[in-house]
Amino acid sequence: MSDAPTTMAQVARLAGVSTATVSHVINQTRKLSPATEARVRSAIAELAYIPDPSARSLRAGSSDVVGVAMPAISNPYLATFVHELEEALAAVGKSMLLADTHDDPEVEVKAVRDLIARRLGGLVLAPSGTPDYAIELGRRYAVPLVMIDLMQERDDCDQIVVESVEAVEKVTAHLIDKGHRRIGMVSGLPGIRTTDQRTAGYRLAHERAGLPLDAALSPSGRSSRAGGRAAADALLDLADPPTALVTGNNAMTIGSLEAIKARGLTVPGDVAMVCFDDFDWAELFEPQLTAIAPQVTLHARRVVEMLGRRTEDPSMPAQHETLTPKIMHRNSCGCDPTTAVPL
Amino acid sequence: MSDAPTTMAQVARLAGVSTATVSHVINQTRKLSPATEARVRSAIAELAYIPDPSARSLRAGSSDVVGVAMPAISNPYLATFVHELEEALAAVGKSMLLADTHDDPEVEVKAVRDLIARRLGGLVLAPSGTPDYAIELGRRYAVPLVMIDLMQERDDCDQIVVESVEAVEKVTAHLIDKGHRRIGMVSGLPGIRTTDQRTAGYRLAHERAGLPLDAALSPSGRSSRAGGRAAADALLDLADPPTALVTGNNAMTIGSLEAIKARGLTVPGDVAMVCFDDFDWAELFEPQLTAIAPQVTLHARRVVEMLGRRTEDPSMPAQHETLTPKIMHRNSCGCDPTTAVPL
DNA sequence: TTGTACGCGTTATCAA
DNA sequence: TTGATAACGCGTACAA
Repeated sequence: MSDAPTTMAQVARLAGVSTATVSHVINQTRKLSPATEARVRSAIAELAYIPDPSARSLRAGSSDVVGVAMPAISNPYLATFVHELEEALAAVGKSMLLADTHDDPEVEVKAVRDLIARRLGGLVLAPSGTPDYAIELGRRYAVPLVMIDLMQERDDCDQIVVESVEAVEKVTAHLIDKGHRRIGMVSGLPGIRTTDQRTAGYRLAHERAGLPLDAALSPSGRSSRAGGRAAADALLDLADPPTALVTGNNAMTIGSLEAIKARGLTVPGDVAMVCFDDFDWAELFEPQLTAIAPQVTLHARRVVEMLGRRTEDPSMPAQHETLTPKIMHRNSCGCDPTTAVPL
Repeated sequence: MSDAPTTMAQVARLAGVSTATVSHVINQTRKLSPATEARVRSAIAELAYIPDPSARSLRAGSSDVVGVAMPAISNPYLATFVHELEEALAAVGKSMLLADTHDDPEVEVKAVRDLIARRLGGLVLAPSGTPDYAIELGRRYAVPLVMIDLMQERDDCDQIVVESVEAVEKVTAHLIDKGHRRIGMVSGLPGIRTTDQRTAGYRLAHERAGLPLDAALSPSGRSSRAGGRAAADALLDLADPPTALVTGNNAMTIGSLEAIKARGLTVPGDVAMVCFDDFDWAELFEPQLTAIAPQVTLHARRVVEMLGRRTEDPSMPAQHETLTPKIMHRNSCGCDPTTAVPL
């Protein structure tokens, strides 16, 4: 019962051919007489032979596994993204090695080193801080690298990002239009790219409207539910609390709602809300969140395509793609979605 | 710049020792003079050497990567589980190779074959159908295997499952107690273990209450949002539609709500609801879903522990563990959570 | 049309 | 205290 795994040599022996022939049958890399090919195939079937990917990738210096390093899989948006990525990768015969960087640059470095050392067939990274080390390692190990959510003008890495500044500016301006003068921003730790982009949009809206910026109105914390809860708590405890909130990501949106609920306040009655990252169930529950919705499926597909192109031509110039998110105008901002205009 | 990856041989050369010595330094598997050890370490640092996992696992016949095959990562509950699993694995220095079986036994077979062929350090499987093939392959390749959501009396594989029959019975009985006589069950395709368990609980409650079972009241479909939508549509289109719904999983809950909303009906006013799988934001939105909540974090930890034990002692008898889910009594069943008793 | 034989980077066995 | 060297399973250049 407890046979060791079948090897190519065993298949070869059973089929009465050399291992080279077996290899060629498997990879369709040489014309063979139908007779031998048939013999080999039946031997493969009989022994339930499966090639050893370790040996393969040792030999080849790369593999069909794509590494994915994300700041937080628990974040519903990223979970969806990961799912879509898995699907898109599976469609081209690739597998996914998943690592969570916990939104921590140090953990990220470790994870990326680990992933790249595996001489993977690619790496998808949502970098927290400066990803120079990743770019260098990727080059060194010849691992195609695609950054998401980076949004930086650098010509030495492929990026596919979601436009954030304008989007956040737009929803913030909407709140201002509706008469809000003290708007809070619940966002992640500064220094992390996505956070900085979103905060920039928030500030931009204020500048354009000639509204003063109150530092107390944009506390920051970890991009987690707890972080969002804490930041929103701080905002609501202000002597002059905000009448509206902009949240920087999915997890923090939930945390903020928690803080609001805990005070017995309602949305949008007491506090209006607008958030980055959509929930796919958003229209089924009250309040229905007005949200900036990145196009996840598209994003994932583009990443896989990019990885493919980069793999084919490692020397092509770095590619940058920007995806424009949709804005889902619902009722948490205080509008009636049935009559409201698109933002 | 574009140096090839550093190999152990290069480190050995720079340090003026043999590869054997380098290997021993890395694995702490032999006492060496402090002097040589220091030389080796500095060579490793200077060349930024990282051992090649492919070579290692080729040599060792196993690796520190654990495969995870799930029916649908998009399912919020499983996404959380995957996340917790990643965390628990990372804590013991293991990585996660993720595959989505799309709730399809055929895809599952392919995925599991692929995963096991990699001579992984373990495999966590949520099987759709009969997992005999997986058990046999796992044994053959000496890959420790842990099944989740299987719930079957078989002594040839480790399982950690969430009790489902009693839990579903309980929430269904609650609906009956509240006066509902036509209760619909939205569940996955028959033949899939989790589905069958949950349907059994639904039936059991009816039997115990002496209520007749109407086959039209338990349509089934894919365990997806669309599947839930379709099944709920069918139920609500009935001449004598149900006044309450039990949903079999996370995704189908969302689909069912979609169907309800589309008809302008409300929960729990027009249709009461009770569902399997909790949402971590459930208390923040209306309706607040009364839900059966598996203890995800605990589940994930137990799986990793089990994997560890099995790895240490491959010959120990198969282990079975059953986790009891919590029932979160909220308002979608028609109760007032502030005064309601625990179920 | 097919086979031989080497090497990918490690680790473990043996020897020094 | 350390080194040579033979595997691990596969793909491919070279030969036949």
